[in-house]
Parts: sequence; structure tokens; C-alpha cells
Amino acid sequence: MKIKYELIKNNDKARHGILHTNYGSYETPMFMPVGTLANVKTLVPEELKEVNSAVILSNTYHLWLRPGEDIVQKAGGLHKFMNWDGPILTDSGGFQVFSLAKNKKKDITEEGVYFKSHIDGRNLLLTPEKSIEIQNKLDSDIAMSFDECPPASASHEYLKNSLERTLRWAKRGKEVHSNENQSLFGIVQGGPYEDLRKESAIETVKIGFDGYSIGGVANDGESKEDMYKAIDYSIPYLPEDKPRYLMGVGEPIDILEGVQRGIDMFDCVLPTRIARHGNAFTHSGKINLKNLKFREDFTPIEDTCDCYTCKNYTKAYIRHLLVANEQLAGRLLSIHNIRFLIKLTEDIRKSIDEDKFIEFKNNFIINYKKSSK
RNA sequence: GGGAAGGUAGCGAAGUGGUUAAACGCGGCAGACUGUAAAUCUGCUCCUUCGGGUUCAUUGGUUCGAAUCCAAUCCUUCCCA
Repeated sequence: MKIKYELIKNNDKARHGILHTNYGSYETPMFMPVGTLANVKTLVPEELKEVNSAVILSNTYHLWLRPGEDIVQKAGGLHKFMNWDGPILTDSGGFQVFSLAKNKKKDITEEGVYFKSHIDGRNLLLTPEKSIEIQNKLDSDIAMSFDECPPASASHEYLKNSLERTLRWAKRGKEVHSNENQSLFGIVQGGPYEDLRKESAIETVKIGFDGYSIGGVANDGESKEDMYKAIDYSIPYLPEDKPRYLMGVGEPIDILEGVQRGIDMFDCVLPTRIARHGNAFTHSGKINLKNLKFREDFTPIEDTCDCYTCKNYTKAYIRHLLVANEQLAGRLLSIHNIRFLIKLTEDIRKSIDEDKFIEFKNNFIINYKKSSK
């Protein structure tokens, strides 16, 4: 079945809803951990469940190249292949055209994008049809339309052409989408420009999707202001009864700003990546556990945190693991960081229900910026 | 006792007359990371009151100039007795 979005509370623009999926119903706003290669780096599904993960992400481009969508299909689909019995959203590969072929030879044509494999350098052509076909085979629960994700530095003119091509791609993708158990999301582009976001949102909604995402955000040095504009200029044209997903975001403050603007779903590599690099989210800002000051700090990352890591390990121990280059550090920090963001969304929902979202948000941000660093 | 090689910043190791406060690696200290080519990348790492000061085992020479050449001394490793 297709996913269904049920709005249960709307506190100004901040929404508390429920996403009904094949695997169960999950509350929004939600944070989705990223498992590009059919795994959330360093973690097993049981650990993701324990931090209350709902939907997780995987990636069309990467699984296309390795192991190949046919292998995944033979395995019985992505869920079975990776042992995840919860919903999976697959990104279309559009972002990889931007991030992976950045500064490299690539040719964006009406047909699709020609670029080189990052694994063996061979020439590839990814088209909207191909992306959807792969995602159909992967059998994810939510597929994303194939879009172009332009850099933050793109001009108005470039963005306009790009977004209009992305619209044509979205139509083509929808036409070949055949997996009845899979929902399909459209992606709004248009950078920080009001006219472009409006055009992109209205036209994307006309095509008709099960959910809408805002893309092209938080790319290489884009300012926060531009990111918030991109959301503000898109949201008014998106239907109330469909989930809105802000792609690739983000930091705790970005999630709060997104929710305030009407976003329901977020995903980001940050919690797991910065974990592997030794950082942890805390309510008073991000901390770097490698820092000397934690050498003799025998307290948890946060005593108020309910995660496995905080209940069982000290900062001094995690620092020791990091300094010794032990991978357990990345695992423990990933557990904490994902839990931190998911707990943030839980607190957000509660505050929306109690009509105290803005108050909650403002307090959170004041404390977060009070970082002891 | 005889012979050989060698002693360079916290460690390892380049450099063998000037452009050398001294490559590079490790270690150390910080920073970055937003639809994951990322367990990665970047910066700093003799002292400094930022003018400069003091270095390449030690001491003394040669030279306009020495980590680099010479002498002595101390130490290390290896080989032969």
C-alpha cells in the first residue's frame, strides 16, 4: 500500500502527524537515519530500533552500482537483504549527480545524466526512468523522483532551467513507476528564490505525488537564511494532507526551524558521520570527545540521555577509544547522536500537542548555543 | 683490545657549506563535516612580550657564512679478537 499521512495536531505551522506505512504507523515530525549502502554505518537494525528509528534511508545510485538492484531483488528486496523490517526510503541518485560528480565531468541532458562511476570510472547514464525502475526493484517503501540538485551557487537562470527539467523528469518517473507497494515523492527545487520555489512546488503538486520534499538545501556552504527561505517559499503550495520532507537536514537547530515551517520528515548523515569523527550532540551544543578536556571526565555525554551509550559509558572511555582509533567509539557515538535527534523529534511532537512548540524551540536553541566550547 | 657505522625537534627519519627553524611520517593539540566516493579532510605542533631568541651529542676550530668541513671528547650499534 501507499503511505498515508494523518495530521493530528497543527500548532501554527508546526505539525504533529502520523505516517501510515506497510510496516506500521509512525509519528511525525520524524528523523530518518541514513543507511546509504543498505546499512546505517556501524549499527545493526536492533540498535536502530532501540533508539526508536522509524524510517531509514538507502540509496539508489550506490545500490545500483553495488551490489546491483537485481541482486537485491533476488535477495527478496531491500528489507530482507539488510534485515530491516521497518519502512525504507530510497533516494533517487539525484544528489549523487551533484555530490559525487562535483567538479568532475558530467553531462546533464534532457534524457538524464551522464557521469562516471566513482568505483571504476566507467561511463554511466542515470535517467528518471532508470532511477524509478531500480527503486521499484529495491522494493523500498518510499521512492524519490530523480531530480537535479544544483549547487548553492547556481544562478536564478540556471535554477529555473534546472527545476523545469526536474519537473519533466518527475513526470517521466511517475509514468514508469509500477510498484504498487511503493509510494513516490516529488522534489521541489528552486534555490532561495520565491518565484522558483513557487513554480516548482505548484507544478510538482500538479503531477501528483504521495509526499513532497524540499531539495537542493544545505549544500556546500548555503546560508541558513537561504535554507529557511527555500522552505518558506515552497511550503504554502504543498498540500496539507501529504507529508513534507526536507532532504538532507540536519543539525538540531535546522530540524526545529524546519518543523516551525511545516516540515514532517528529515534525514541527515550528520549524526553518524560526526560520530565516526568523534563528535556528539548535546543540549548545550556539539562536543568533540577527542578533546583533552574529556580525558578524565567520567560522566556520560549527557546524564539526561536515555541511550545505551549514555547509560553505560563515560566521556573519558569514549575519548580513550577515539584516541586509540577504536571503531567502538563511532558505534557508541552513532547510537547517542541518532537517539539525540530522534528524541528531539519526540520532544517536538509533545510540545506541539501542548501548544508549546515555539517556547520549546526557543529554549532549546538558547541552551544549544550556550555551548561551553 | 682492533675495526666499522652513527648521534637531527616528543619519537622515527631526510638534509652533507648559504634560498634551513630544518622535508616527510608518527605521536600530540584543535577545527570542519547537513538527500554519506567521508572511521575522512584541514590547520597548528622549539621558545617568544611577535621585535626577536635559542637549535641539529659536547667543546673548540676553519669560513663572510656550518646540522653540513676539521679536531678532541662523550655516547650508541655492529663486526673481529
